[in-house]
Amino acid sequence: MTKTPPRKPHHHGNLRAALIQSGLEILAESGLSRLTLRACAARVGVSHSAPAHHFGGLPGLLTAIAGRGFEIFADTMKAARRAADPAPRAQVIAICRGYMDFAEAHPALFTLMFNTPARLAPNDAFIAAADAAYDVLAETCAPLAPVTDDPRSTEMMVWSLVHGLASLLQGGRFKPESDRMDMPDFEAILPPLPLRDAP
Amino acid sequence: MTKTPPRKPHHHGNLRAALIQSGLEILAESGLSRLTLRACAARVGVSHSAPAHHFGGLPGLLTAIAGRGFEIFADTMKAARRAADPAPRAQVIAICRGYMDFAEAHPALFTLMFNTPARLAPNDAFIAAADAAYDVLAETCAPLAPVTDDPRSTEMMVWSLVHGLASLLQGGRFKPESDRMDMPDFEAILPPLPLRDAP
DNA sequence: CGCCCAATCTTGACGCTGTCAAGTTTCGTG
DNA sequence: CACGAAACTTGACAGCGTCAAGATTGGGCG
Repeated sequence: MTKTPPRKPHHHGNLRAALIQSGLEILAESGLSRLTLRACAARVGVSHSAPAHHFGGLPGLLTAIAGRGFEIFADTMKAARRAADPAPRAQVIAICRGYMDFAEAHPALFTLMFNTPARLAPNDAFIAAADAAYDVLAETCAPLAPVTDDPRSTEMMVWSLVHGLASLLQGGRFKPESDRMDMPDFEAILPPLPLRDAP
Repeated sequence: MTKTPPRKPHHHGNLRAALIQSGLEILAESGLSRLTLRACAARVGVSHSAPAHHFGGLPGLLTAIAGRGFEIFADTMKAARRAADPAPRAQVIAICRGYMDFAEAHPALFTLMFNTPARLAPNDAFIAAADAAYDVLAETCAPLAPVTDDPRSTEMMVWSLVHGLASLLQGGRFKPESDRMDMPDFEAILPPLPLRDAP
């Protein structure tokens, strides 16, 4: 065992982080279908099987990239919340705005994070990152009264609503038959929800 | 041109439908990752490139299977609606119940239909099937007053909510930290929504 | 100071995939 | 009956993930 655990690896300077970064770039530039072990390796300039060594295989690499995505995701929601009116309801709306912004800005990453569970191999770090993102939403919903008996019902409702809207918009599933329906906004839907300040 | 368009093809009896059926079976048995042109061909007993000839390639086959999925999806929702109380609100709840049931009964197919847009190549038949499924939900929501100025706001809200809930449950994204939270039900969330009969 | 071992990364191979070009079989029609 | 088109097969190719084996590097210990 070395006493300087991941300080200065042998050949490449922190290849692991570089591979995750290259994966995020490939995702943004070319989409999920091009996110491959060999493409990540080539972009960083290492051999085709170096990524598998660090991440155990493709699912491991995708999981690491998705975990980094949840960090960015949580940061996006926090930034939106920070910039908003501090009233509880406005804070929730701001979180949802951040949610939608992230999905729109990083569609392929969003898909990897939420829509490809079979391709991921969740580990402790991934679960921690995903939970941290959920906590941002949950703590923002906390000041609002639950809409049912379940104390978690408000966060579940808000999360389901915003996640479903983001997913369906991204999938292009909303029919553009109506004239002015090109970009429905969650703010047209969220305000009428039965969200109340806790007594 | 033959005058009997798709009646009795040359070698195999309607290979196209057989390939779609085999795809549905593979999806149910082995998941999306095993749904491949060659696996579908082998299950039906034709050569490895017969599917590509009929569907133009993998995206074409996946689109045809997803389109069939939307037909089953619409049927599931209609059956649930038919069996429910005819009051408008109960009808909407029944639709959502059918929605959740479909997602739970056919998780891989549900993922293919909604969560892998990059792997599909929508054509007229696919769009028609997806729109028909949407129409089931839209017409059920019609008797309810819109929650905002937009007449489509109710269906968008209901659809986003139930789709988000189904997706997140399927992805296992809800933290099971709470004790009794193993199977949250949309009925705990939908009733408090501001759905009202139209005046 | 020098060795040694473990971690890092490379090389080469394997089977599987989708795609394509070319050939073969089959059937409807003129 | 023969021709042509449609349906399907055959064979090949590059790219993919994975694995085994080898080369390279660098830090800790004698």
